[in-house]
Amino acid sequence: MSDSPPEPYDQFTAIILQIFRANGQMLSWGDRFAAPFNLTSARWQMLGALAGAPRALSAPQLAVTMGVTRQGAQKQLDLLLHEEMVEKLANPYHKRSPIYRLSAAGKVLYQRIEQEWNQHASQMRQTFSAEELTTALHVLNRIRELHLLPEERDAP
Amino acid sequence: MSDSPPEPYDQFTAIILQIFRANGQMLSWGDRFAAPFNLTSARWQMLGALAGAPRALSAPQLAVTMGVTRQGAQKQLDLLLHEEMVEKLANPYHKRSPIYRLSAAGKVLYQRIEQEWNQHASQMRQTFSAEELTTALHVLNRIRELHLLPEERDAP
DNA sequence: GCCATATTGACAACTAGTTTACAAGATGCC
DNA sequence: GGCATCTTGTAAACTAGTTGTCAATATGGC
Repeated sequence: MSDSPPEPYDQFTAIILQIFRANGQMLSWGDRFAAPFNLTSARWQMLGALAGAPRALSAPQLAVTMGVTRQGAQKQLDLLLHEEMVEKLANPYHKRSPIYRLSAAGKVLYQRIEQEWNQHASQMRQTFSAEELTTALHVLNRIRELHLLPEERDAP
Repeated sequence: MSDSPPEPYDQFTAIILQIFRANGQMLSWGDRFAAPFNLTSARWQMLGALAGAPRALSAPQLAVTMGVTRQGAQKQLDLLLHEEMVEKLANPYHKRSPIYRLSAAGKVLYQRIEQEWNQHASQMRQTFSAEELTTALHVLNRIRELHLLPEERDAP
């Protein structure tokens, strides 16, 4: 709405701008979606990282899998710890660095929101053809790879 | 890297996650790209909104075109004012609400970064077919429309 | 085993954005 | 013209993330 660009943007630039807009939209939508579960988009994402981990992980390990800094991951972990959705365990391999996993309550909560999300996702999926989804996924992934910072680039 | 999801995500969920990742990547990349111009991604975006406006606009008007709150837009305007990239003018139609436009220095700066971006964009564009770009753009736009919040939804 | 180097936790300051609140100005309706 | 309502500027508190710093702890080469 109100986006009549003065010069016609090239398609690549248009996609980048749409990524920014879609990101903002999905975060706002996600905050609403997660609110009845007493979650925000950020805490939901951390729950997902914990739920998807094959074993309890340290804060820096979780940060890497989520693509954020260890300090950022730690903040969300501390919030979830305080709400007892996550438990902190001694790390047998590292005295200073505890490992984290979902608590029983955290598992229940994540399953509930995950189930509701899956219902939504399967509705959304029907809006698109498989080819469209595959192409969009490829383009997004390629754009990300093409914009890795020098220090992130070793096995792109 | 290290993204072997335990359960195979459906393609729709995968796209949403890729949008988050691509967004973060483009913001980091954009901060690097804009740094030699003494800009950040956020101030660059505001320069773009000012450059694209048909006339000087008030802070709330700029906020609407950028999809942020008026307070958020005001913060970036204040920073750009302080660096004299933007000028504040009296609004003939509204005594309390000044209007903003690029200063001469701001125009020069924006042209410089815009030119360098266009060079980059035309390189990137060659990585994809026109069909891929069109499809990706369509999917992103449709995802955004499908996730408008109730109060944003009147003429989707 | 020692020591240089890398990781980690804790904390502070910062960017970018949001929500909430309030007072001052505009606007529209009657 | 007066008055209720909306818009705007300004400020503070908050979310979510970043960078930078420091001391403590691991780790690896020798």
